[in-house]
Amino acid sequence: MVVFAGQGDARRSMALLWHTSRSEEGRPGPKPGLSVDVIVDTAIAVADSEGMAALSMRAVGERLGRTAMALYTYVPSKSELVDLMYDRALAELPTSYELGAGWRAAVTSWAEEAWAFYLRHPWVLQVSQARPVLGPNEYVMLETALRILRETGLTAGVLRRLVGVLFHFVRAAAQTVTESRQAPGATGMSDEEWWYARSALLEEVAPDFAERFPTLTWLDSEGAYQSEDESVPYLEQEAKETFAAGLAVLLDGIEAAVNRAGVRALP
Amino acid sequence: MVVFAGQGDARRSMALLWHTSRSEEGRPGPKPGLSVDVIVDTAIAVADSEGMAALSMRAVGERLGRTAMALYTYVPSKSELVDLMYDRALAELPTSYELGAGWRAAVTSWAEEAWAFYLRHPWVLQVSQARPVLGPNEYVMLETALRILRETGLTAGVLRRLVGVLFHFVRAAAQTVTESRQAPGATGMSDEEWWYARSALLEEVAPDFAERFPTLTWLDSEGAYQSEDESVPYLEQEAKETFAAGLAVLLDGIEAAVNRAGVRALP
DNA sequence: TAAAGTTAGTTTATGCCGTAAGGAGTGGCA
DNA sequence: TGCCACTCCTTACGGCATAAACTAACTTTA
Repeated sequence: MVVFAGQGDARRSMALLWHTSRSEEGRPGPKPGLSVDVIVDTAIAVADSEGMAALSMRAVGERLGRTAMALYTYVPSKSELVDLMYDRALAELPTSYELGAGWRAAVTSWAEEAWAFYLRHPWVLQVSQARPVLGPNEYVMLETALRILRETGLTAGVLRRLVGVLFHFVRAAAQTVTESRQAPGATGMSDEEWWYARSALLEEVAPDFAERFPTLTWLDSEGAYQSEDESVPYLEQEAKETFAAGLAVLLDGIEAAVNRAGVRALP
Repeated sequence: MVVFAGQGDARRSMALLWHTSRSEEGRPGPKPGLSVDVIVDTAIAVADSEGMAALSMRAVGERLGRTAMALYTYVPSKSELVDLMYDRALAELPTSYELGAGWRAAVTSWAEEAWAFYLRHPWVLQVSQARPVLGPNEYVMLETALRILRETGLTAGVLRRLVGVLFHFVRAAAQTVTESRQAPGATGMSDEEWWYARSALLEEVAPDFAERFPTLTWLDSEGAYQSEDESVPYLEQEAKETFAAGLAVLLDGIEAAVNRAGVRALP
């Protein structure tokens, strides 16, 4: 059940995100033993190590030697906490890139950095995307990407779309890795074992596979599904290559747009 | 908590997905009042109308006049049920496209069809992607896309990646719409109202926005965030344009690859 | 025809979850 | 000193997936 903050709560959550809380000095009552910061950090630690599914108020409280309810003094609800985690995590992304080697190289670095970030914090991908969080670091990320892309000289309208596409692409590509990671891991099977067991079952259950899926069968026969590097888990390798190839295609597309614009701008 | 089926269960779930269950004729015990099919259909109906968050075994059972536990006779677990829902829903996608007008037109139709499908069944986007489900209709979808892309004449290795990129792209683009849809809706606010309230708060909380985010501010001043069609909710319009623009960029990139390959193939 | 065995569906219970409500103790300020 | 804002706790509620044990329906075997 997704719960959205009401009007009055919106002000509070923005204040939390942008760290513009009141002075907090000389207030009555016991000194706070916790803080929003340590709670957010602890929650991130839980999500990093146990996964988003294991992130509960109880779990976070426990790591801090408190009950779940103690957290509600600092954070209005779990979904607010997740928003705070999201924005805090984004802070670790680089905020500037070398533009000397051209926008293409810079976009590539940016995308790879974002990709690595998502693999480090898989739970970030499970934070709902629309309903933008509007935290400072989300804006920083956007600003960083835009600064690079502006080098293409494309118009503002086009740039706006390109940023969206790039974000989508990196997120989606990373998502397939992080999800595939936990799947075989849970049963103690390697990717290869899992895949082998499944394809055996596939033959059992669909003996007419080749006739039903001729193009897929052709692709397979061409060796397209053979991994080159056996040392890396199959699915992860697969996803990484899809990421690199896809990024190249996207950049080619952007380049085409740049060239068109450039031609039009000539005498 | 994501739970993955063990070895023995894998066979059962594949049998359920591919409809290769035993004859079921003349068995002892009371006649089954339900079936896997009606359960899956009902679950899809629940997810379509109430959203994935409201999909519980109780909710499905209730619609069928049964308890939650009754479903466990037909379906091993909730996650299996979700897999079945996913594969069944995919069945409504078209399975062939006119190739006469070239691959570019066909890919565009395919992507738009997939896009519309995701908007019809937003919950599909919340089904975990990696750990491929390996249901028949997932293969059909893959086969369909590959058949179109094969027209480009690109090699099998390249095609494999392109399919992945396209799937990623469409999914991610659709995801932002479906998520943005429910966000303001829950509080009875329109997109515009929500956005207006939030940007007022933004100024309050970050008065130095223009200095901190110059490129974003530039983009905004260029009018890039002005929606052309006021009749459609802002965020949705936004996402749709990003989708169309992104697809065009992707296709341009593919075209570039095709041209390169074609040039190389000349005498 | 009666007993045995299998199956559909129920009830009950366990252990999670987010969080509402209310109470106990803390410590700055009047 | 007393007030009161404040932190943190205990308790409780209603939800979830699903394990376990049971009842009742039905087919097969003796």
